[in-house]
Amino acid sequence: MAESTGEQLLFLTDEQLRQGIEAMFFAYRGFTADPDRILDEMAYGRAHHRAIHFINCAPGTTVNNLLNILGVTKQSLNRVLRRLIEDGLVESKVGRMDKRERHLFLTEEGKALESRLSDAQRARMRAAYRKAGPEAVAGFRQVLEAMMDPDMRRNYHALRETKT
Amino acid sequence: MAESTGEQLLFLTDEQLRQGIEAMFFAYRGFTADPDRILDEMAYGRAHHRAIHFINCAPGTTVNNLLNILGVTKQSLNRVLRRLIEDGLVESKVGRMDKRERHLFLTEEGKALESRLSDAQRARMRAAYRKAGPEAVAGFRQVLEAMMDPDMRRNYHALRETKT
DNA sequence: CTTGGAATGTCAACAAGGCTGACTTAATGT
DNA sequence: ACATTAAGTCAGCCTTGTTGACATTCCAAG
Repeated sequence: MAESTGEQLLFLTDEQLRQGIEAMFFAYRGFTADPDRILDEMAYGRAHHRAIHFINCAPGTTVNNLLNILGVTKQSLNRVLRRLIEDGLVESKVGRMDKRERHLFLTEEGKALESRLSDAQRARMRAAYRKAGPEAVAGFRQVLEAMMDPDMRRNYHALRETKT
Repeated sequence: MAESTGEQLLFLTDEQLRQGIEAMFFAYRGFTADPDRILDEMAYGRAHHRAIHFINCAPGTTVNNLLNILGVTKQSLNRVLRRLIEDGLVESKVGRMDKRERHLFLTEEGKALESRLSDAQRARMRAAYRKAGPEAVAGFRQVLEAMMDPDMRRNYHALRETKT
């Protein structure tokens, strides 16, 4: 029913849209601020965080797979991955079926860092959700999803379907 | 009234929060994708976009002011600003009251680029808003605001009050 | 079987854009 | 007169994106 009236009620001035744009900018900064502080301690960056996050939620994923999700070049990811492997946070296993592939897993140490980062980020998200209330949260998710590129939306949904 | 029932109804599992985190990640990518393409054409980056955006919506702002909003060092901003001035997109005028200050303005050419970037970004925002409906938009804005750091929230509100 | 091409991953080098630190210049305020 | 503030500059570092060249592995067509 929200949708049925939606089209008519939605008079969007450029000013309102600009507010949305700025809100997105400042909110994203808040969103990454807590993990960034933790990562700084051990001289990692956001790229390491992203890799750890997605390896954690899809253990055994291949490098190529991760590439598609993260949307960077394989060379860029490789640098990050190499350091995570050297530091013993990530393990890379040669594929049994296809020996060209490497399957990625977090070590215990890797999982520990993932938890620290995740907890920090979730805490802020939880606080924001509580402050805004459940209806706001539903709206938040709807708008975010509508804002994604179709390709990325596919990745986003794929992540929660393929709980292998 | 949403808030009154909010606290009780909000059972947030870690999985739900992780979905929110990922949605934020993918949505932000979509959010910047269109301007990024335009910026690429003329070998500018997001840093230039941010500078142009905030100079446009607070014309005559000082360098120091911009520094606080953007949250970068003056050396970093200066590199970006220098090129925008060289390229004739931004004009820097010595302050009349305080001659130490430089006040920043977009030139006609600067405004033209700002419009292109802004139009692209607004188009996506508008499409997402339409798709999600007005109630969702309200919720979206509430959650984003709750997610900002308090300092940044101040900046965010200051921007729409001081329409000098 | 072999050989050429596709897929996968690695190494090297470069650029953008963050950062720190040291310093200058000019204007202001005390 | 002197300390402070705003702005700019230079040098150098790091992360993280990019391309290009290359090695390895697999598979399929000749």
